[in-house]
Amino acid sequence: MRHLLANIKIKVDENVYLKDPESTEKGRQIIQNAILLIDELGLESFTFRKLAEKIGTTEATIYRYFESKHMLLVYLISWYWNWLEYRLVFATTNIAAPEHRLRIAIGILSGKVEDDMDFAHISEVILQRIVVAESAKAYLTKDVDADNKEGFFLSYKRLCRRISAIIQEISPTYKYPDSLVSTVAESAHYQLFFAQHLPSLTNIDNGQNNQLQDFLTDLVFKAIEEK
Amino acid sequence: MRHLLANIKIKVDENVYLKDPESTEKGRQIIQNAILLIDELGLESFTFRKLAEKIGTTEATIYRYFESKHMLLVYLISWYWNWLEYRLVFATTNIAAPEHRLRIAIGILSGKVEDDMDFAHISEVILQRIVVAESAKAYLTKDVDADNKEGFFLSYKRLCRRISAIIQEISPTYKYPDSLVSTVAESAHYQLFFAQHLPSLTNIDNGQNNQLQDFLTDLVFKAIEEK
DNA sequence: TTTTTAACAATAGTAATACTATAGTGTTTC
DNA sequence: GAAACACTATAGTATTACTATTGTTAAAAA
Repeated sequence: MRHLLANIKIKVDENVYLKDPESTEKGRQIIQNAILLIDELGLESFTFRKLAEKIGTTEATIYRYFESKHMLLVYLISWYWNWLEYRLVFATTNIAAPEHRLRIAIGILSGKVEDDMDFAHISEVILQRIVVAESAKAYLTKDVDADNKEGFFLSYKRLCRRISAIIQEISPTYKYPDSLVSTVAESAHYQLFFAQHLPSLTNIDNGQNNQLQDFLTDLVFKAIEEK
Repeated sequence: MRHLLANIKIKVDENVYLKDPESTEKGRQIIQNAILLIDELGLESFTFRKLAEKIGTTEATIYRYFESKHMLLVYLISWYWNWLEYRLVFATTNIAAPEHRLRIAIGILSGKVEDDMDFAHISEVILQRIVVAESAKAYLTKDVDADNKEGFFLSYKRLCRRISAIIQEISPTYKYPDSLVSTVAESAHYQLFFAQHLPSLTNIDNGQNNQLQDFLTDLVFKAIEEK
């Protein structure tokens, strides 16, 4: 599978960046080290200056790629959702049963990362940690509406729509397919976060990867079951 | 009910503040106007300087009550969860059927605010908007573990434990009562947020208050139903 | 009543932050 | 050979979160 992915590039919507970081070596350095540094410091303490220092350049260079720290975060998150969507499409083609496809989708949302599915300069495991801890900050802003109009959240919406469609295939009468999908997607994040940091809020045991998937799968299939 | 509440004070854990804002007029002014200002500007643009200006004082005064902006947010959120817990206990005493109590709990988590249940200087409706939009930022930090050790999240955990206990009463074999409760609590927040700002991610129609409650109630009861 | 204490106001200051501006270097492109 | 471009280097701005100090007032303790 690796050689197949060598020819694949996860594309992020054009108006998220000023200059495509995938198009140059410096750009890829920025992405790669931004992921490492945000994971290490947290979004609040992460600055363009520190990132510039780390890759031996100056803030000005990074600002040529991304308008702001916020947009860099939006970029990383969009990349992540596009990556999940790619994996979902790949894993569900030629599978007839929508129940089976839904199971796969929930597995992907639960954060199962197969290590052979990696891209050169992006550490997917670390990126996932960032998405868990920081993605909510991308939309919990006074600028949501403006950002939404600019299309910054299209990747997320596209993935959710796709999974919602599977649910509607299984259970056309279920009234809340979109809410269910976004609930599962978000739940997956903070259940992982709670398992690590606030364990009394969850029954998911850190490390036992399948518990989260089990919890969410159970939740979804019971919710949409037709009587 | 109002005159009953006149004698009730929602108490926030002592180590969340430096000086109890409920103990002085200035303190109550700080809380009241902080709620208004955070709602208006969003947490990022909200500053102690602006708040001080609004209530005709200086930053120094506010810093005597709260160590930092972060702690003020923690205070507001703790107050909110304590308020929900109070309402939950009040609304479920003397109700025998755990199913009925659980229904009430989900209603409260869904954000049903009865207007007659208000405290003098705290606008619960606005506070709820703040909790929806900003509460995740209180724990999505590099300091979670330290903050958690200090007991900053006890209110939230206490409320969740209480509801989790009801679930266990109904369905002692269900494996994920804590995860289910925190999922519902968090889901309630961003489903409301999505309904307002990213409507394609939800089927909840803004304004139709019962939809959210319906969605969550359906989700929970189906999940814990024993076969 | 005097003394002490506390709450607050007023002012100033610090290091860091997010970002902008500008000038210059080296490499590629027409 | 000139223009365009990517990047570096340096400097600067307004604002931020927060600290420190000093002075005023008003109430509590002696």
